[in-house]
Amino acid sequence: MKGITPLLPLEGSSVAEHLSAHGVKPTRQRVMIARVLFERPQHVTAEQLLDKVSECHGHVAKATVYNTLNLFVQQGLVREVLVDRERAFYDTNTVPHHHLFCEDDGALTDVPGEAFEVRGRPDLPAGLEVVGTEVIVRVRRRDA
Amino acid sequence: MKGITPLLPLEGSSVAEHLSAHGVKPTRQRVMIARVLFERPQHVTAEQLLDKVSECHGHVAKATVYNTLNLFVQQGLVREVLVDRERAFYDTNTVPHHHLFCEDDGALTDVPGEAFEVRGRPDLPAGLEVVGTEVIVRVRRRDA
DNA sequence: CCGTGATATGGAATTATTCTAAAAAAGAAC
DNA sequence: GTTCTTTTTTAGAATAATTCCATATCACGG
Repeated sequence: MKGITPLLPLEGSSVAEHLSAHGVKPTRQRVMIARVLFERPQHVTAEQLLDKVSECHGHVAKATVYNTLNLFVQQGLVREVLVDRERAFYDTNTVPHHHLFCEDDGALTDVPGEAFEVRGRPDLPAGLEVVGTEVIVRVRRRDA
Repeated sequence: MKGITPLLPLEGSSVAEHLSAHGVKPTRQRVMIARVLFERPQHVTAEQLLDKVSECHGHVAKATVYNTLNLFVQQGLVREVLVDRERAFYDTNTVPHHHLFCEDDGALTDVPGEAFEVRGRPDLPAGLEVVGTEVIVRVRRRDA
C-alpha cells in the first residue's frame, strides 16, 4: 500500500512532504511535532515529545500532541508500543521488529541481533485478520 | 524453582494449599479471590474479578483485589497481560504462550495451534536477564 | 476578502490503579 | 483466654495518562 519512505534525514519542508505522502495534512503544529519525532529513530512518550517540541519550537497544547500521535499511528507513521500501563511509547521505526523493556528503569530499546525471531502465522478463527504483532521481552538487571 | 501445580480443578481447601505452595498466606479474602480466579482458565480484569467475587462470595474491597493480584503476579500464580492501556488482564495460565487481542471487542484469547512460535534468545547486553517474553497478535474482524 | 470545515487549545472530565491512615485479623508468647 | 505485634483489609482520597468539550483559530476554495 504505502511505499517505503526514508525516515532520515528529514528536515525543513521534507517533513511536510512526508506527512502528505501518508495522507496527513501538514499543519504548523503537526510539522513541529513531526520534526522532533523523526529527527532520529526513537521511542518517545507523549510527554517527552511535548516537552521537546515546546523547547525546540513553539508552544503546542497537550491535547494536540495526543491527537497528532493518534493520527500518526492511524496513518502508519509511527507505531504505538504498549509495555507499561503508565505510559504509551511511540516508535518511529515502523518496520516489524521486537522490543526490550527494562523493568528497572523503564527504558525501551530494540531487540539487537538476528538470533531472535517469530515464525509462522497463528491459526486464526475465520473472519479475523492480523493488524500487527508485538513482541516484548521484559528484562531486569541481574544483580538488582 | 516452583514445581508444576495442577491448576484445575481447585476447590475447597485445596485453594489454600495452592496459595501456600506459592508462598502466599491464605487469608479469607485471598481464598475467595483465588476460588473465582482459578475456577477455570481465563483472562480477567481486576474489575471483573471484583464483581464476580462479590457476587459469589462476600464483599471484598477494591484495593484488596489489586493488592492480591499484584501479589499473585509476584509469586507466579498468575500472569499479567498488558494489551490495552485501559485495563490490565490477568491470565491464570502461567505456562508460556501467546495472545490474540481483538481490537473490535477487546477480547483476549490464547493463540491457537502450533504454527506460531518464537525462536531463540535475544542477544542481551551484559548484566540483563529475561523476566518474561510477551507476544501479542492484534486482530480485527475482516469486514469491520 | 468570506465562509466553511478542519484543527488547535485550555481546562475539565474520566478512569484504572495506587496511596493513606485507620480498623480488623492473624499469630505468637504467656 | 489475654495481650502484644505484625500483617492484611478497608474506604475513600489521591494520582496521572488520556480523552472530552466548547471555543477560538486556521487553511483554503470561491
